[in-house]
Amino acid sequence: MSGFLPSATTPPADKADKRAAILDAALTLFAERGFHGTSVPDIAQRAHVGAGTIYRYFEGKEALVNALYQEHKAVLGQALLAGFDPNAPPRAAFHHFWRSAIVFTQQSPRAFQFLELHHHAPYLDKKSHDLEGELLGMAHAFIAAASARQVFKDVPAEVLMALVWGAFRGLVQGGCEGRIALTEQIISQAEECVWEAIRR
Amino acid sequence: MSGFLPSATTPPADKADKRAAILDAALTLFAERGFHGTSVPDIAQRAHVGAGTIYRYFEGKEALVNALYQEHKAVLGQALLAGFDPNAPPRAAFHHFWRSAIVFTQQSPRAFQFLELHHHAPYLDKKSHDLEGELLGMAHAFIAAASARQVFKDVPAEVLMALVWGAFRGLVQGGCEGRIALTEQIISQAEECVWEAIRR
Amino acid sequence: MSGFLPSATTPPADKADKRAAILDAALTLFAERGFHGTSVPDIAQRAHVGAGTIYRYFEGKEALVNALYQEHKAVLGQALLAGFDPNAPPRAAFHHFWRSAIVFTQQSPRAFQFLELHHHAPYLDKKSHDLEGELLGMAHAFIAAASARQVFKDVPAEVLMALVWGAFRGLVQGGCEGRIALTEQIISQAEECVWEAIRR
Amino acid sequence: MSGFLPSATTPPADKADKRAAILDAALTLFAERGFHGTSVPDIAQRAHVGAGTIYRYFEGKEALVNALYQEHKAVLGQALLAGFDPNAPPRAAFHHFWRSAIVFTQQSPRAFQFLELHHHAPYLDKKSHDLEGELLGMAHAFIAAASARQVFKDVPAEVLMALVWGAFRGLVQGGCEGRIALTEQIISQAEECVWEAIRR
DNA sequence: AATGAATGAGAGTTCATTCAT
DNA sequence: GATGAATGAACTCTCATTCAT
Repeated sequence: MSGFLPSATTPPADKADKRAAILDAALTLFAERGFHGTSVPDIAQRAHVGAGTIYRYFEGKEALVNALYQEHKAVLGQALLAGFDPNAPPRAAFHHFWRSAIVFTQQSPRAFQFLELHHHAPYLDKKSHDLEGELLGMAHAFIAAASARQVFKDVPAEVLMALVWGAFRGLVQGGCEGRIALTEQIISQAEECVWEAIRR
Repeated sequence: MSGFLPSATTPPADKADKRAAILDAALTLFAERGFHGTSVPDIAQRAHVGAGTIYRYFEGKEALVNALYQEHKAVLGQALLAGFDPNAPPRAAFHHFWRSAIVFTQQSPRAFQFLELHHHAPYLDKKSHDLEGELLGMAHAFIAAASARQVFKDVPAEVLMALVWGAFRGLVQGGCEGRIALTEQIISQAEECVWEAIRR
Repeated sequence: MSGFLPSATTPPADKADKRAAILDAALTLFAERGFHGTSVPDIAQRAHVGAGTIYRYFEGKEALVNALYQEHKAVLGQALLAGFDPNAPPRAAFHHFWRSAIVFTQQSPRAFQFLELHHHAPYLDKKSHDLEGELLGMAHAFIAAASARQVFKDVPAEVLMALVWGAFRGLVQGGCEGRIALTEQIISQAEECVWEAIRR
Repeated sequence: MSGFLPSATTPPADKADKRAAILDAALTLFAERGFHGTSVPDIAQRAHVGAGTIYRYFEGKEALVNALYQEHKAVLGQALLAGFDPNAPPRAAFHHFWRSAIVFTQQSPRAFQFLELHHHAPYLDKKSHDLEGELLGMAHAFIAAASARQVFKDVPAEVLMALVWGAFRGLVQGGCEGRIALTEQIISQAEECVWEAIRR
């Protein structure tokens, strides 16, 4: 019976597909042109759906950008946390962090650009902003713990975090813009540089 | 007596004032909301001029954002170059760079945010993009020269630049967002961190 | 039963209707007030559509005026050519031209006013200008052929054309403005007048 | 005394000059681009005066176009009337009219184009419209008188006027647009053509 | 008297959102 | 459920007019 009703089996996949297509198109366009530089019809066209369809899956343009932000921020959080061992030696923990972050940017370069471009945007809702703080909080806890063991320079954790993440961002954006070839060797060298920036 | 008459000096100042008011309002709004997130009437209102007045001073919104970009990029270039001695010891030269950059961000925090937000934007014209490359080129030349003397780690100059400028940006944005108190001590500590990242 | 359902035929008609309503409103307003004297919101209001709707059917105001020009110029050309026999006696051919032109102006008085008002306008594109030349060329060919048979006065074809079309225009505009009642008799009398102007 | 005060002698000339310069610039631009296609700053620039100066001489753009219309319509009326002898033989009177009209268009081609372009425009005031009627009335009176003597075809005077003036306009506009070379011979030939159109 | 900088209303146009199909 | 035509608010920009100089 169901064999003759494609609507019985495809809708779930279809529905998820459509939502995913919209999110994917929006991710690319928001990352490239920013929120205000991207129109909803542009997103619809790239996602191969009608403009009105977007409003079946998201309340509006702002809901869409928040959904993207929360989804990819969570993925980034997972990526950095997965396999992270707070009791590992600090250098090893740092290596793990560095590699995880690199893997994320290589698997989802658009997501990385998107997240970096949309920090503190006024159209992000509370949940998005809270997610931001969560990641920072975890990083802070790790550094504070390690600092207690006098692993890092005697510098506030926030400062170390800002320097590390800023340097990482600079490296990856240099890669995206083609100024830097992100070879294995360069990634390792950069890791060592940043480690020396923070280690005591 | 007449020497104190404001009317003697105001008329020329008036015109410059209006242009400056427009640029100032635009700088703030572009830095806060981005190019597409800022409307010309928004700028006019903040500058206390009529919307049409902006078009007496700038050909359009794009010309305005380019004027801002070129002006502040040039100021940043001057700030980094002024008093820079390529023959000074590398550590001293780095110190000079670090302090100059900090002074710029403290004197013109909005200009710094504006410049960082508008890299590679498609509405920037050739002159704006060229200015970009100029600064990078000078930094590259300095690093390459110092590398020859084996001052820095054996890492491509582009990578060092990306790490240093990224870390600097992270620090300053942490300051702007209130996560970091940019005290004299912290600025010095961060400088030392970044120096250790790159020095051999 | 269902054959009478308007919904079965309306949807396609609806779209054509909207385009036609826009063209019709624009024709009236352009003919009355000229291109620059007519605003897009004016057209939208008269066509009972939203202002933005016009841009779904035409690229812009210039595309709209060109579409009108080309459409009605073509209709005029068809009207003058349909049933025209270049081998008919010249007086009969002239009669056919005169009647065809009158029929056109009576069926589409606004189109006639519109076409006469927009000759050589700088916002008309190449295609519109080319259509112009086409009609003139055909008229020229006819007069030149008849002249060879010494039917017309020994006067350049361009001059005869200008006199005939000018007189025709004067008559029709007198009718439109209410100074002349365009009765059957007057149309015939005028035809005879103009014929005597050109015949040898 | 006055020799040292240029302001004592030039102002009247100056004032008249400025008004004339404004009218002249406006005539050209209105004739070329129409009323709505011409901006006041454009007129000011072409007249080499400040935009505000126009408002010292005319109440606004509409007053300016009406002043132009009335001035040149009056000149045209004078030109057609000067030396006109209602008791002259009709053919001679027609010749006089034809030549006078040609002289006017050759002395003030822009004025002719301007007048023809602005008939019945909604921004023309009552006085302008009345002037229009005046000229027509005089022409009508002449034709009616001649018709009584069975000089012209038995066709309403309005129709003859429309044909004659329309043909004349066609000829002159053909000349302006370069399609016709308005030589002495062609002007005479055209005159004869039009005469044959109306004479019994 | 003459200027042109300043203005805001309104132009052409885009776009987030709705809704009939 | 999906669509895209339709919409009007809001965008960038122009211009008739005013007014301080």
